[in-house]
Amino acid sequence: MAERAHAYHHGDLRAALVEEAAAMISEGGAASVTMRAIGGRLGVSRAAPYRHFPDKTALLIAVAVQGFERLRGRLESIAADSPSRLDRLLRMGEEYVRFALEHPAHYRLMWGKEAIARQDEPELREAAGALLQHLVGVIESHQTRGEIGPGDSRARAYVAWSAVHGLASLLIEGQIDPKVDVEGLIRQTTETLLAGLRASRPTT
Amino acid sequence: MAERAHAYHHGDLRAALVEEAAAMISEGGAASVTMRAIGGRLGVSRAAPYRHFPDKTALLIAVAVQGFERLRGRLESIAADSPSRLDRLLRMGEEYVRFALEHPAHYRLMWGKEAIARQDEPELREAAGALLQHLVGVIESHQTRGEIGPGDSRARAYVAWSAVHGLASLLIEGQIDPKVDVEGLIRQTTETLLAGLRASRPTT
DNA sequence: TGGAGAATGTTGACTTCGTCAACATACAGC
DNA sequence: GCTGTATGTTGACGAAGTCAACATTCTCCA
Repeated sequence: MAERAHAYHHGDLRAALVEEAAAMISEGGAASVTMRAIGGRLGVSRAAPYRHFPDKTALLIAVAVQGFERLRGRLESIAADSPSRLDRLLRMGEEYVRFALEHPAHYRLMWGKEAIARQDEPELREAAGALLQHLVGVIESHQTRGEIGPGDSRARAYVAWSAVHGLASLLIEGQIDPKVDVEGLIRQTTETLLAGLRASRPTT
Repeated sequence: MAERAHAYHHGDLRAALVEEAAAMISEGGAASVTMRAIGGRLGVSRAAPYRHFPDKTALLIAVAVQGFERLRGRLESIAADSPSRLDRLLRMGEEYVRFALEHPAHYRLMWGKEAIARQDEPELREAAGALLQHLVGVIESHQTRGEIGPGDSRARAYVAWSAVHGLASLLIEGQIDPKVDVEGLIRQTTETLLAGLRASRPTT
């Protein structure tokens, strides 16, 4: 039984807690996640999670970090699969929004300083930073090819991120009329963004 | 004393509750708003708010609605002040982000289904809808002048809203490197958006 | 190999908070 | 002035986060 690094009473309860919390968030929203309920689901007591996380916030942060990592994973595989042409930026944008639509409560938590309420968790900062870095890299590669105008690549990445995050947020918060063609709106958003980026103002 | 419609014990406690809640949110975040604390600040008991709001969520919704109304007010005066040229869209975008930066906790609450947790409050929907409608009107006026390509004006409004909301969200959640020139980033975002809108793809 | 000490989990209790019910009081209008 | 309603207060309850004391199980070395 030397397989798992820590196979004490439960067997990697820490990882199970993150998984279970993520599942509960998906099922019943962040409000349904209580330390007591999460323990109950895993067959441990209410205080057991405190052996692995200092408090509930720390657990939620771990869930949020996991979300950023999964999202980045999806974007990276899109970037790798797609031909290295400009349209992979469109695909990445669409995939980003799709992720948010598939996991609305989880995505919300990733951004929910409200629920998380902790000044600048380094782990979270890092996970989101890695996502941004990937985007910066893709943008730079297109700048090299001259498909996107030159200039501060990070600033352009922020602009792109704003567009897709904003749309994702509007969608999952129910601000978009349900009668609207969502797929079309996603495409229009990414295309508008790309058109703007190509215009390549040398501003800033 | 026939001035106020309801000047009973306190004198329009309802309005005072909304004001005080908004102030507390600005000062200490939404987490600092408790029914007990809010009552204490106003010199009433913890249960007094329940004579005016069925529960805490209803009070928070009122605060969020007030936020949307104030934001819309600011955008409308920009639209009115600015020359009816295309650049008023830029100014509106900048004003939008500025509002969020000035009242981060309040803005967060306006979007926080997490904190609000109530399926489709009609009041909130309506307040946000009025904001959108104003934006749609401005966009249509520019389409009439041919400054923005024709097509579904509401879809274009969603795209514009996504861009500014996304940037505001990134900024207030601390996802933007503090070393970045914020004003420049705001301008670049609105300009990129406008450039994209002018490209006027007849898509969708 | 057997026990010491750390890692992990449990139980009881405390505190804060939202909320309701029962009670108290002030206002409007007849 | 009296009645009823609008408004506000107090006491209490349950849910939830969290800590301390205790219990159990694992690791590892003498």
